[in-house]
Amino acid sequence: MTAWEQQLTACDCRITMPRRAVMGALLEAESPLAPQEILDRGRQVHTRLGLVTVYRTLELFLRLTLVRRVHREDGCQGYVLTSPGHHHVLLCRDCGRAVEFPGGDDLQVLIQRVEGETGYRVDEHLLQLFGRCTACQQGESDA
Amino acid sequence: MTAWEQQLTACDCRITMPRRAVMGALLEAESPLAPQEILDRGRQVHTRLGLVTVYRTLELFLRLTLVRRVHREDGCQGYVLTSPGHHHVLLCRDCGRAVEFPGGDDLQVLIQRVEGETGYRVDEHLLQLFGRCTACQQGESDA
DNA sequence: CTGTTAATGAAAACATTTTTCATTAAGGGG
DNA sequence: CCCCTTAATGAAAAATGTTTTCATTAACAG
Ligand SMILES: [Mn+2]
Ligand SMILES: [Mn+2]
Ligand SMILES: [Zn+2]
Ligand SMILES: [Zn+2]
Repeated sequence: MTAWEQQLTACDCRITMPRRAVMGALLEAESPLAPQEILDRGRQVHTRLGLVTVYRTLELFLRLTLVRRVHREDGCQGYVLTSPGHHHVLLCRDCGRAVEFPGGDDLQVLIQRVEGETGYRVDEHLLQLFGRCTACQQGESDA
Repeated sequence: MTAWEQQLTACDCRITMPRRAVMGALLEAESPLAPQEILDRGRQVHTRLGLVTVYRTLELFLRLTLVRRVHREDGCQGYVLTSPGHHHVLLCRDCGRAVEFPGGDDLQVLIQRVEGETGYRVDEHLLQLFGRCTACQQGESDA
């Protein structure tokens, strides 16, 4: 039994074919997937999979922090698997490939400065980096 | 003629009542507004304002960097006015109030580390902080 | 195996965003 | 100051994305 299946069991959730199909799609993805894309890929594993179940499964996976929502300039419909711990996402703007990097207390100095200036108490942050992956840098050195 | 009106003129765009209404709504807002909210408030200035025009105007304002899109956990439908220069948004999770803070090269060390580790070339970032504003901290000290 | 009930999925409702196209009005030229 | 051109607008409809409803299915404890 895999780690995510144990996690489902631990919170009294059932391990179902639709959930396996969604997880399978995410495991094989190299970039964030939208719900519709997860449906398309998931149906290769479980033909009867429905879009509603994809949404519900993503909601569950989000709650268990198995997946993370990825924000793009135009929308936030991308989902990627989460590594355990504090991470952030780095996206290639050309091919969409996403990698995670660990987020330490790199922002602590900044956050404390902002807290002092604004009076706000900061308890959460959203950080995503955008750029070009190695392959896409070579592909279009000047384009 | 205000600064944003000059900017419209400079790019051969017309200064219209609908655009004034949208800008007016954003100027008076203290938190990010969704298109529908902008419509509601804008109609107090220009009764005939339509939702389609709100979307088109936001698109224009985004292109001119007069407004910025605000991302939240569940969606990205919020728009706030942009100050000139490199800024980030800090949102109160209770009342929604948004403030901007200047973004310097606070992330440069982090970005260079990530570039080294991943091989990506980073050229853009999305950073938003979430927390509680002064008022909301006092209102619910323990709640 | 069987029974309980969480989970599913088709359909419909709902919400958001975009397209279409006839009409309006901004603002430059006369 | 008034036309004229055409960018801009907005009602309606289409397209897209998300949530609700509810009868049916299947996970899994016993
Ligand atoms: Mn972090
Ligand atoms: Mn910055
Ligand atoms: Zn790439
Ligand atoms: Zn507040």
